[in-house]
Amino acid sequence: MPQTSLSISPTWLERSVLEVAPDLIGCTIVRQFEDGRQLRGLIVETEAYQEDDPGCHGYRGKTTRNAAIFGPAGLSYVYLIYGMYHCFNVVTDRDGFGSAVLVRAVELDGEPRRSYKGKLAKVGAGPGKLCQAMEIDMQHNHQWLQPGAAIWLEARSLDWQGELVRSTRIGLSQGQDLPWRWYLRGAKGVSRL
DNA sequence: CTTCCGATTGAA
DNA sequence: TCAATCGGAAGG
Repeated sequence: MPQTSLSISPTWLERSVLEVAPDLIGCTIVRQFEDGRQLRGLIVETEAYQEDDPGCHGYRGKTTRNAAIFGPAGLSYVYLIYGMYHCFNVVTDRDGFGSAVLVRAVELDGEPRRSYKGKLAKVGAGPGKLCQAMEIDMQHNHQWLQPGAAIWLEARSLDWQGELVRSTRIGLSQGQDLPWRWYLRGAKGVSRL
């Protein structure tokens, strides 16, 4: 019997965010629309955040906004940044411990309905642009990432291979020296090298 | 209540 | 280098 489901389980995500963040490179975000349309994005860039890190939204404890990252692994965490862009995260580690992987870039397999000003080349390259292209917003916050939902994750294909590059995170005013960003070497859609 | 500011982006 | 744009969080 061939493997029929590549979907990523909460158990697989129930590890340190520092392990999961690099492991998610090469995996796929599946965006399922109600009309049956589907968008798939290969994850090529991620960052790790956890509550003991000053760059993390959960650093000063649980609030209404960041509640999702304190929940169990397998939930989504979506937030609005600069009043105009959304960022998509995957909650990791044990329930009660604040941690999540920020997905910073994907390479889409199809054409998004909302191309970014017609520039398809850079669609999905950057956390804000990723959410624009995949039509992810606040209604997708604090949701289970499982097949049948609007968004879920699929594991790397069995023959996947790629080299990861590790570096510091982008856009932070605190915790900017921690090497908690990973991207796929040679990937077209990485937001920054 | 008022003020501050961000895990961004692209134009100047 | 800088403005757009706005809701959450912090401070008075």
